[in-house]
Amino acid sequence: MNQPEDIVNKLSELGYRLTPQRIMILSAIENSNDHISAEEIYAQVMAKYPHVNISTVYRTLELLKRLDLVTETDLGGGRVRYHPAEKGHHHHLVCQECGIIIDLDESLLTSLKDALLREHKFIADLRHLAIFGRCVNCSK
Amino acid sequence: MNQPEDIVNKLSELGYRLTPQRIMILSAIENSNDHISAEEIYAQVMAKYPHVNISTVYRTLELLKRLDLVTETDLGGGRVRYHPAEKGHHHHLVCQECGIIIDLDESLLTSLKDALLREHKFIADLRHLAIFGRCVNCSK
DNA sequence: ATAGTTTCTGCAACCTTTTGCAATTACCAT
DNA sequence: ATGGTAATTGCAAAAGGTTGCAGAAACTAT
Ligand SMILES: [Mn+2]
Ligand SMILES: [Mn+2]
Ligand SMILES: [Zn+2]
Ligand SMILES: [Zn+2]
Repeated sequence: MNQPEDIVNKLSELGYRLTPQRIMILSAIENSNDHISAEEIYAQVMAKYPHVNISTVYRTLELLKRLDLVTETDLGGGRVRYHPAEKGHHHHLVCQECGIIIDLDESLLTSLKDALLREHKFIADLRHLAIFGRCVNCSK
Repeated sequence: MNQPEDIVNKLSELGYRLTPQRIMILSAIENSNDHISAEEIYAQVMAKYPHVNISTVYRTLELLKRLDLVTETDLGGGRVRYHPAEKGHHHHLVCQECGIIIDLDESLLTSLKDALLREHKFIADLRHLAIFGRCVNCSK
């Protein structure tokens, strides 16, 4: 259960510089209850630090992804959304017809993950997936 | 086993107009041996029909996706790739470290598809998936 | 063949995300 | 505290993809 502080320390231990931009971007992600977009992070940081540029937001997200601190997921709707990596390994079913998003437990993908490791020695990143298709209502 | 001609007929039966653009875009997709990008389709069509615009390529792809005639898959590398829907329901493992792409048989996802249908009555579109992670070499 | 209707296209503008580059800043050593 | 240096940032431009709109073209009926 990482706190924003722990992540900040981790960045610093790994040799990354602790800029005010990074710290504010991190806390925007950590304070968000669910999936947050780059634009939303940008707006939130800009409120306190108007000088920030959106390319810094994207570059920081790139870094946090590379360090496995956030997950990136396309839930449809034209912009990608981000999630602290430690906040529950769950998944989502996304209906392409009506847009409804159904939450899915991690366990439904464990056997797939195991099979990929066993049969292909491939370590699949299945921490926060979106699976597209049609929901009950839309498939009638 | 659809031929380009069958797809053309299907479009026409459904009330869509058979424009030269659509026909050329379709044959570019059908003649491609593996995954083709919008840019590649555009270049191929433009060679015979220089007047075409890339937004027509994207709009045609949108239509073909909606009719389940092509699948769209992000295999990494910055641009989405397209595939005739009937050409084998297989999948790909994509290594985020070295970029290698491993082919995967359809069967590995059937139990997931069944479980989603059983437990959530959700018809998942698992026809041509890309699963990201780390390959054997890169996970040592 | 012609005209009417509606779909489809090209174009331009836009949106989200990425990138090269020069200037700035965090960090380290003094 | 000060200066050196490498990482990081802002900015501007670009890349990939989408959208509104007015004109062009496919289909239908005559
Ligand atoms: Mn989630
Ligand atoms: Mn494929
Ligand atoms: Zn639905
Ligand atoms: Zn690899």
